[in-house]
Amino acid sequence: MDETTSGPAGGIRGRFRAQVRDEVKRTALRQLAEGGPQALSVNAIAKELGVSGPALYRYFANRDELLTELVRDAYHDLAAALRAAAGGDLAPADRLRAVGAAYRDWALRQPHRYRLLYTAPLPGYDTHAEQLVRAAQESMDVVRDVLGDLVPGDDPLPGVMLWSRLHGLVDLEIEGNFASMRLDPALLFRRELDASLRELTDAARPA
Amino acid sequence: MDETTSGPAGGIRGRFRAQVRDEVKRTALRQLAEGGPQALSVNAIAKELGVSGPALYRYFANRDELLTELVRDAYHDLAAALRAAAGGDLAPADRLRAVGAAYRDWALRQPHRYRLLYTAPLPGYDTHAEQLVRAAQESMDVVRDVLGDLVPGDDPLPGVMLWSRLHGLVDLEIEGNFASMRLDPALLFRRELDASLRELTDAARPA
DNA sequence: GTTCATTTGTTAGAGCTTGTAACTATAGCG
DNA sequence: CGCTATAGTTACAAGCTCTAACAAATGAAC
Repeated sequence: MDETTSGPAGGIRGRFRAQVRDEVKRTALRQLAEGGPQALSVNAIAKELGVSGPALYRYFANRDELLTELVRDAYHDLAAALRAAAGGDLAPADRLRAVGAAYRDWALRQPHRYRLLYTAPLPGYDTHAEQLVRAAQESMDVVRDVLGDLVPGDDPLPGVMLWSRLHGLVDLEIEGNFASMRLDPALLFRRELDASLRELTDAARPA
Repeated sequence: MDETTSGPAGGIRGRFRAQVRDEVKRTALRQLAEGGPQALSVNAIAKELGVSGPALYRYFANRDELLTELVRDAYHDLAAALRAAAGGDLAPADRLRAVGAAYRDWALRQPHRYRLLYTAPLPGYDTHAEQLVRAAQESMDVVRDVLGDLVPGDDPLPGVMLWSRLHGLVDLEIEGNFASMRLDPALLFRRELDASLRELTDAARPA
C-alpha cells in the first residue's frame, strides 16, 4: 500500500491524517506567502509543527507532491470564487464584470497562490498533468458560461482572449510592474474590461 | 576594494575577468534553459567550467547577483530585438505588428529568459531595483514610440494595455496553457493584435 | 630582472536543504 | 488482550550556498 495514502479515510486514524495534512498545507502556504516558493521548506514546516523533518514524509511523498496539492487547491478555490461572483442575479454584461473583478480580487488577495497557478515552481514540466489541467478547466468553464450568455455561438477564442487579457493585467500588477511606473492598476483593469465588453458586443451585432 | 568588481576593465586581467564572467553566464543560461531557476547551481556551473565551487565567488558575490545580471542582460536583449523590429521602413500599423511579432518570437525562442523577466526567481522583492526598472523601461519605450506614430497624444495607458495583452498571451503560451486546450497560439496572437489595432485607430477617429 | 602586492585558485567546513534507512513506541482494531 | 499498521524518532547520504584560511601565480613597478 502506498505510504502516503494509507488508511481508511473514515476512521479515526484517517481523520487524524487529514488534519495533519491540512496543518502542513496551511503552514506551507504561510511560508509561500512570506518568502515565495524558494522559501517553502519541508524541514522548516516540520520544525514549526514541532516534529522532526522526516516525519512529514509520512504525509507527503516529497516536496513536489505538497506543492502540487497546493496548486490543485488554489485552482479549486479560484474557481469557487469565480462561481460565487457569477452566481448573482445580474445582466450578462454585469456578470462578466463581476467575474473579472473577482478574478483580480482573488489574485491580489493572495498573490502567492496566483503565482502558484501560472508560474510553475516545479522542476519537471508536469505542471499541466492531467489533474491540474482538469482543475484549471474549472475556472475557464465559468468564464465560458458567462460569455455564452453574452454572445451567441460557442467559439472558444473570445473566452480565451478575455482570460488572457485579465491574466496579463493581474500578473503584471502582482509582480509590481505597474507600481514602478505610477499607474493605477484598478483603472487599467476597468478600462480593459470595458474595452473587451465593447468588442464582444460589437462583434455580436456588427451594425 | 570590492572583491567582485576589482581590477581595471581595460587591462589584461580585466579582460580575463570579463571573459570568465561571460562563460559563467553562458553556462548559467544553459542550466536555466534545461531545468529552470531551481536548476541554476553555482556549484554545478563551477564543475562544468572545471574549477572548484568557491572559485566563482571571485566573480559573482552570490547566486542572486548572477541571476540579477542575467535578468538585466535579458531586458537589454529583448529591447534590442524590439528596436530591430521597429527599425524597418514600415507604416505605423505594420510597425506595431512587427514589434508585437518580435516580442512573441523572442519569448518563444528563449522562454527561460522571458520567465526570468516576469517571474522573479529572487527571494527578495528587489526584482524591481532601480537598474532593473530602467532596463525594463527600454522595451516599454519602443512600444511607446511606435504607438506614438499611430495615435496622437501621449496617454501612457494604450501602450501599457497593449503590452499587458501581449504579455498575457505570451505568458500563457510559454507556460503551456494553450497546448492543453488545443488552441493555436499564433492565431490567437494575430487576432489580439488585430483587435488592439482596430481599437486604437477607432479611438483616434471616433466616427 | 627581481621584488611585491593583487588576484585567482585551492581545500575545509558551517549550516542549510531533500530524502532514505532503520528502529521504536504508540494506538487502533479484531 | 494481543497484533499490526502507523507515526514518530535519530542517523546519514548527497547536495546546495557561502565563508575562512591558505597557496600559487602573475601583472606591474622599480
